[in-house]
Amino acid sequence: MTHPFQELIDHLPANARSELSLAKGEFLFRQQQPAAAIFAIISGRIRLFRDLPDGSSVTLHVARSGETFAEAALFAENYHCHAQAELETKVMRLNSRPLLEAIALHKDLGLHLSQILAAQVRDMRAMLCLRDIRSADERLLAWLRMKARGEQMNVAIDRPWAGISEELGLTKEAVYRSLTRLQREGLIERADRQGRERSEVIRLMRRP
Amino acid sequence: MTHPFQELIDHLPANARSELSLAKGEFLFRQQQPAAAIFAIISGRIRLFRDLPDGSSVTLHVARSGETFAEAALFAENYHCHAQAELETKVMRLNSRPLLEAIALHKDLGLHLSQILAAQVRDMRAMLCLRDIRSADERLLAWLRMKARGEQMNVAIDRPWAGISEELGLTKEAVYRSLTRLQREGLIERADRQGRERSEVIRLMRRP
DNA sequence: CATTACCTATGATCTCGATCATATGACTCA
DNA sequence: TGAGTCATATGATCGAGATCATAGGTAATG
Repeated sequence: MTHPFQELIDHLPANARSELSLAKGEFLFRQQQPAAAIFAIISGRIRLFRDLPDGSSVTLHVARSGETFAEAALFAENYHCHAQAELETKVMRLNSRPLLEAIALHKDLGLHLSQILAAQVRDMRAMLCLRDIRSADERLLAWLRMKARGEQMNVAIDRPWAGISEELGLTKEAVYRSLTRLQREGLIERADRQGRERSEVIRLMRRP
Repeated sequence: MTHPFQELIDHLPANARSELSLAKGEFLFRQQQPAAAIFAIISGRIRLFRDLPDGSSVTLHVARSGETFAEAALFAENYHCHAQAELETKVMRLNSRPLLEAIALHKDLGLHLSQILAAQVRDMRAMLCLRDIRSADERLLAWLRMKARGEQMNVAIDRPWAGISEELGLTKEAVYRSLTRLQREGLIERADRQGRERSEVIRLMRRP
């Protein structure tokens, strides 16, 4: 599944979706425009931000590859923020009209949409909770524990640490240092799967 | 509206909901138990956390007055975490069975649930975005801008700063200091509505 | 009215993570 | 083969925010 809507899309008429390409700096939609669709990012990056009456603006979200955004636009008359590509970006567009019609017709779809959103809420609450942990070591450890799968408590790292650091709200340097500290204290073990796949496996050590 | 489900509840049969009281330390549900309901907090505080195979545990969320939680339980066989009261707590319980039945019957409800969840996703993304701002001054300012209503860019503060600091991921001391700095720099004005209502109004000053 | 509790506010100190700099290995590609 | 890029480190320094301490103001309580 490349993005959360994948399964939903399979149950939609073909006219409900389309693919768009945006140049760097191009706007996907603008604040106040009539809301007509929701989106998922195929590649690239889109910044959502709002202009305020005093002339300033606030960033509301930066959506990256695989993420969805503007879901709330399904229920609004107008977009409440701008969406601007920070890079050359490809997005999947799901038109509100046919989407709502499909949901009205086939009630499972409505529940499925709720399910997708509920999962996002759950995951984001967990990320917010992580950010409440001040210590870099503790925060990284908690993140690893959340990601760990199976009795062995292994975590496969399949992307650069720089991206993970951002997700954690830390710099990459802080994360590298935490990794070496956690390893030195015997809380994790690092296995360089450096062959072929360039992915690393972290094993969490039993010690509460 | 005291909590996000309020409107939803009005459209549900009476048997779908009930109110529970929990003593401090009491568990509302436990990991692995069959998932049978979702919840909204009336008063108090509930911590959601997961036990891991290695004997450790991670906190996934701390739900407070007015918040909902365990929405994903609607779509799961079992609860994936524990829910324990950190204080004496009252919760509203919405049973999954009648809720799902009501949604199947009356499709607007399914959309309404999606709407509630989409709004939460939107708000939480904004909070996560805030946390990416390192400077206390900038973070507080961005928060105020998000909260500001009307051309006047006023923000009514109707609860102690300690709670707001937590939401911002700062200590109350850091927030107090930021407030005085922002005021000294002319970026905000503070009006002590100290009569009766004990609420304060922050006005954001025009200056990008 | 005295006591307590809580919110607001500010000072002093210190720690940890941000920042800047540098190095090394792996991979790409011209 | 060498230049360029990127991910992975690690060292040095600095500052912002955490932490601890203290104090005044207001509201609630008996």
